[in-house]
Amino acid sequence: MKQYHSIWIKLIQEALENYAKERAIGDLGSIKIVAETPPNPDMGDIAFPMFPLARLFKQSPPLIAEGIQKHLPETPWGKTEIAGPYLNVRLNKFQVQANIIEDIEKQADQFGHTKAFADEKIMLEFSCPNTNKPLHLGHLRNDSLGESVSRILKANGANVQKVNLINDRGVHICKSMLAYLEFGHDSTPETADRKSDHFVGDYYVKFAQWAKENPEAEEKARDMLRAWEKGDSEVQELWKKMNHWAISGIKKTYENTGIHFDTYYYESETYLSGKDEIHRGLIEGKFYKEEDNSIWVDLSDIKLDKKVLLRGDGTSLYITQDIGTAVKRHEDWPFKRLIYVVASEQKYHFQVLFHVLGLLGHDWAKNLYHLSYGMVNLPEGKMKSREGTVVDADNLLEELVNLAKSEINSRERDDEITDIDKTSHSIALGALNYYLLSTTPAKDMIFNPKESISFNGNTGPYLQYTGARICSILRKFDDRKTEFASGRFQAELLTVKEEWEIMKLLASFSDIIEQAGREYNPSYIASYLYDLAKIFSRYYHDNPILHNADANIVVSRIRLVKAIKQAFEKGFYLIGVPFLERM
RNA sequence: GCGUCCUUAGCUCAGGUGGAUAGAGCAACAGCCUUCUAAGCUGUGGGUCGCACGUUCGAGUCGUGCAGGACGCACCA
Repeated sequence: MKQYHSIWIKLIQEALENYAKERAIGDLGSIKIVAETPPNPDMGDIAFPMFPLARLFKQSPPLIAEGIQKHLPETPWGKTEIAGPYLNVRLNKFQVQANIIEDIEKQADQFGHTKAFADEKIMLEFSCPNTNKPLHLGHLRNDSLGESVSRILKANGANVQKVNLINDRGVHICKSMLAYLEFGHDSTPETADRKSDHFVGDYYVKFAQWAKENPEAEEKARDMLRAWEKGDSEVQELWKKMNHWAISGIKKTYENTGIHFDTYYYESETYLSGKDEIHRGLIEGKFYKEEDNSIWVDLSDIKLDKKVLLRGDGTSLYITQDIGTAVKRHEDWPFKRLIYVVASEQKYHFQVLFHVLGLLGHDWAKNLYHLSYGMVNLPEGKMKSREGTVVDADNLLEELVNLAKSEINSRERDDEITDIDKTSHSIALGALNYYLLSTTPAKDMIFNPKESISFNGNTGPYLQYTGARICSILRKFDDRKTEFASGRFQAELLTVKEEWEIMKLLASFSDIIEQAGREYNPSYIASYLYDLAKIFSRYYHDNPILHNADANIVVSRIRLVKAIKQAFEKGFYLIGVPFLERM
């Protein structure tokens, strides 16, 4: 809609200037005309509030509206009318409708794309799992967000590189290794018939139980970490074996949830990097050394405390490694900006990290961004690993798939749906991704499994259902093509109120994609699609598309329906909801 | 104690740059399947937008203070 807004802002601006001249007002100052949308479509398509002009013109807003209206030229773009203190525009529906449909068809699979981030190199880090246990619900929000934001940025013209950092070292990894040595008896995921990351996770759980009765277990884990760092070959062998199990299992989950990465970084390969950077900073006087040789940064100039960057014994910390990794990434692929998708609990860490990178003289540090998202809680409260209330990602997905399957079966649509497994998997993904992405990232959210698997109301499956019905209509149209062969598209035949509402929504699609991109917020796409689905459902409930004697009307409506399908296909993709031809 | 974020209907959430009567879904109740998929559509009820000041012609939206909640403030990651 932006283009139509601009046209009218320009027209109003000129009329305003002429009116000002007439009233002998020389300088309009900083007054800018703003375009808004009236609360009710019956009032018009664009609204211009006159309040801000009242003081300068020493007139009431309705009088100013009248004055401006008199100075407006005739235009093919529509008409104005005064509604109290507002000057409202009613667009020339038929011309605009024809324009919109043509535009959409021309854009084809690029529909809604913008140049907001044209050719900008953006690196996006997300997921970053530990290799001691399988993914849980919290990871799913992270993955969903990361994948969706990357797609949205690409639709805004960016060149995106998706990176993962596997946390494959540390004392927590040693814990599952230790428990495996103690209780594993050389079993494998194959012999135990267990998905390999769950297999590893089982030993992590066993360690916790074991450590409860054997306090020395914790110390043993630290010993093992030291052995690992020294390169002890037995420990390394075991580490490689178990990491392979964990990572291949996790990758299987990515595959099942439609998550992809361009590059994998491994903490075991990056954790030593960053030390040189810290030493350089010390020499350059940016940091200081304590008596025990540890290196610190003073953050009082950004109103934070001081922070240790390197241990006294020279070993690396979380932040040491993150500094090194960021520098290496910029060398590997010189990004314009780097976005970290990480939970809000790490806000402080990123504040420090970005500041320190700036101190080290990296000018790109100002373009680092922490896309922080809130916790995922359950209706019963927080997920707690100790109490076993953590929702496992694979189990949740399986539960959703089974629910979708029984839903399909109960509808007896087996003849329509050839591959029930594939379809129910797509519905499960649609339910999950839509649920996770329709809440603003910054907010904590409550994940209600029952609600997410209910397919009524504002859900992914509802969107998919609407899309599938559109496909069904289009298939039936194709079957009866000869019947409608004489029909021609005429925008003048699209006179139903909902048709115009849908047109305006379609014309706003790129505005929404741009906003979602600029704010790194997929929820705009989710609610846009819901609005579109809702209004379309109402429209075709009341207005037969194929059951119409006038072939021109059928053809015209079909063109509209096809445009809606384009918006759905693109929008669904952007938020990870599979588009289904049948369901 | 200090810092950051959050608070909108019984529940879960929307509410671009301040603007015309604050919106959905779930739950409850009442209608609609000889017609393009009823996973749908329509209607009813439900709100001092945490509280109080302030800025403004105008505040759910901006500012300050207070209350409640979450998360941080490790030589963990």
